[in-house]
Amino acid sequence: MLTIGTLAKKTGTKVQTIRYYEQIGLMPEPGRTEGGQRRYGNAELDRLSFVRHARQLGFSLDTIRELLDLSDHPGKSCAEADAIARRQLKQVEQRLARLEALRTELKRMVHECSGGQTSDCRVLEVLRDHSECLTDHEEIGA
Amino acid sequence: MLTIGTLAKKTGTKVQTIRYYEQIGLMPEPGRTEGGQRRYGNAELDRLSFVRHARQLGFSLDTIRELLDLSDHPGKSCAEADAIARRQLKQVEQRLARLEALRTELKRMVHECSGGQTSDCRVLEVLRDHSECLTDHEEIGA
DNA sequence: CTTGAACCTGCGGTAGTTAGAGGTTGAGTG
DNA sequence: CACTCAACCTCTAACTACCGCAGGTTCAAG
Repeated sequence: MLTIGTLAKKTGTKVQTIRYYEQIGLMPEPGRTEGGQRRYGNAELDRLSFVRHARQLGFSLDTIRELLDLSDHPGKSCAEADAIARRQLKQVEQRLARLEALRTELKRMVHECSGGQTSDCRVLEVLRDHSECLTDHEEIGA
Repeated sequence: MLTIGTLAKKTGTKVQTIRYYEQIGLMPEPGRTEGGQRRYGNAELDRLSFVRHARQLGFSLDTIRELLDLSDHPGKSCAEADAIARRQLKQVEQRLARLEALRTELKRMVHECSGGQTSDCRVLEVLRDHSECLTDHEEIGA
């Protein structure tokens, strides 16, 4: 039987976060001692490990709920879990593309800084200047 | 003289967001009409463009506040602005590395899903299994 | 002068935690 | 068996960076 603190240490979770997961129904209500303290078993340890691992992969708590639901019903088709993973992969790839663009622009900013006064500073200028960076809301020619 | 709605459109910002920026002191209190509606000039348009552009580059509002402070005092050294940009670049590169690792793992998950039952589903298994993925809180050999 | 789109304030909510106040429990030591 | 005190308990509020709604007012066009 594990205390909440032990469970927290084993999974790299804060104690408060575990209680939060319980509150939103992601973790089950565990057994309690006579004094009212939570006691966990291995099932809960596995479940929380799953949740944390999925969080590290960027899955939202809602998505994790779906995945847990799937693994609670082992007869169901795998296709759904696969679809969720694919969706997640797509999102990750989009974020990657965006971040790569940002890295390029930041590198340019850093390169162009010559160490002078802020009045000539390219870092600030680049941020002020929107023209090199047409964004969604701006129509070309408008 | 621009209304808040026009300013919003020109910068791709929600009206509420502009009011929020004003509330937290990132945007100045603008002039008002007799009836109490906000009216903006080009200075505010520039400032908001700066903010939005920096946000798109992943700068936090606090960091943007620093940058605005720097550009409000053009005598100061450029080094500070440069340092902020470098810090930001570092963070972006860390995020990129993390996301690339995630992509790899997600790709593996998707590849290994054979379309069977959830009981054999690799997607769920990979998420359950922590052993292939040593994390910070786990000491090696502990 | 009338219409109605755009404005106003203020409050509440979102995700995913984290922190703190103020009080109780329980395992280990003497 | 008493004592200690770290770890537990609940509840509330904060955090980031916004978004949305309700209920009421203003302003420019027709």
